[in-house]
Amino acid sequence: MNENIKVMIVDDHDMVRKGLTAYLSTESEIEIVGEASSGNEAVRVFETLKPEVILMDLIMEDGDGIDATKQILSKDPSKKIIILTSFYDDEQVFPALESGAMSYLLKTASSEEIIRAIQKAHYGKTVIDGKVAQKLVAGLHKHPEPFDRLTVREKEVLKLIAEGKNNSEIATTLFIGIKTVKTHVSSILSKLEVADRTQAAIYAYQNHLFNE
Amino acid sequence: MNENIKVMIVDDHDMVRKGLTAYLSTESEIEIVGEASSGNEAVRVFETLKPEVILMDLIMEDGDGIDATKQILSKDPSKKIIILTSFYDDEQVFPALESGAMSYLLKTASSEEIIRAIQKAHYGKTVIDGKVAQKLVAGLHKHPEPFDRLTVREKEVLKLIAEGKNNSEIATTLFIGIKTVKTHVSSILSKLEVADRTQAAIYAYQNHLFNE
DNA sequence: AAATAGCTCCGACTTGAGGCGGAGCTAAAA
DNA sequence: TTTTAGCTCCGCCTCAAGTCGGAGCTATTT
Repeated sequence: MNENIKVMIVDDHDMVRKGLTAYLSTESEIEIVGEASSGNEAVRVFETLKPEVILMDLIMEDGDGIDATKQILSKDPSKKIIILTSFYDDEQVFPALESGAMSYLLKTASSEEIIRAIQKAHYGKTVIDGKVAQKLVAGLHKHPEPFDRLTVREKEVLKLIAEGKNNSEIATTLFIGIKTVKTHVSSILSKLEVADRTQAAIYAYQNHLFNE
Repeated sequence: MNENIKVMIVDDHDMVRKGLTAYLSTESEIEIVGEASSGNEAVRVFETLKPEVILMDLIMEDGDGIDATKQILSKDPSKKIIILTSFYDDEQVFPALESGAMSYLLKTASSEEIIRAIQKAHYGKTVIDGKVAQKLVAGLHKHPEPFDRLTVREKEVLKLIAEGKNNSEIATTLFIGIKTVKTHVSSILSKLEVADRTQAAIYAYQNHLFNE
């Protein structure tokens, strides 16, 4: 494989694209065929630019990187997409890799690391940043979420508890009786292994169950 | 003022520093005298590099930008520090400007915007990104934090409520009587204008009162 | 000296929260 | 067909939660 590797950069920070270009221009094997400043723009232009490898940021104003990755791969599964982002939350890493991305790097990476990741991606090999990998295995070791043991109805009730509603308000919201609400609440408390509705609400917030 | 403006770049992303350097090298008036990859490093080296303007990222592994800004300005208040970050949360903007930073830009800014901000900073003029400014005025319009009306003791009690403790647990934790706890709780509820301890705990989480 | 604010505590009272046990209904699984 | 799981509802019970009004103490302010 002596040809150039065609690379496309997707990032909403102009200076990051500039910096990456400076990084990669030192490597004769790599050719930057284009840039995009948002996920949606990337989806629009990648078929024209025909890159083999795509460096993709995650958080962007107009169409995030995960969405863009899914859409691009659904149109052309042969594309190798490398996530290149600033963060390594569980919330970010899992969906990103599920979306079909080949590698996951952090923006603190050196130019050598990025170049190597591009080369490996070209051959179909995955590169995961060390810190991200740690989070990944930590995430797998995590307790089999007691939240998932809740029924649909119980999750609805928990959501309303986390909004600060009392039992009668929940009852009128869900068009059911107060007694039924109490049944659900009791079930929720025992499944989450908490003592009262306040601790249930706290549980919901600490586990970011209902956004924020 | 025909001399060069001496600029220092503080960012933990190598590629961002590269990109910024590429940005600013087009402008003959600006001279980059050094870089730092963390807040603590910036504090250590700025006296040697003698920059006039410092471009400062906020979130960094080893010493965040707000801390670094405070420390640098306490040693030399004449430095002009421009915050250059990806986000514009209320939680970020206020402490950043309180720390004494002169300007607040987003990383989506163009090279012209950054160059202009550096020039203005040099003359002591502030530049705030439009989106950030919006958040700012929205923040000022916000209710004059009812949380601040709580007494020290009440804040302690609220913290324990947000940890899921009941009244008797709070009593033993603070070495006071249950009746006293109830008094504090009632006072907290009326000051925060919420109905019960669950809503108080939710209030604490939504306003990020006790980290996370 | 007097007023104010904060922390402490008390008794009495009302009510919502939650546990326990039981039950009917429906839909899916064994 | 029988069993199981989920949603619904009931009564009874206990107790924590929260309100109201009152009070003593200290430190600061006026």
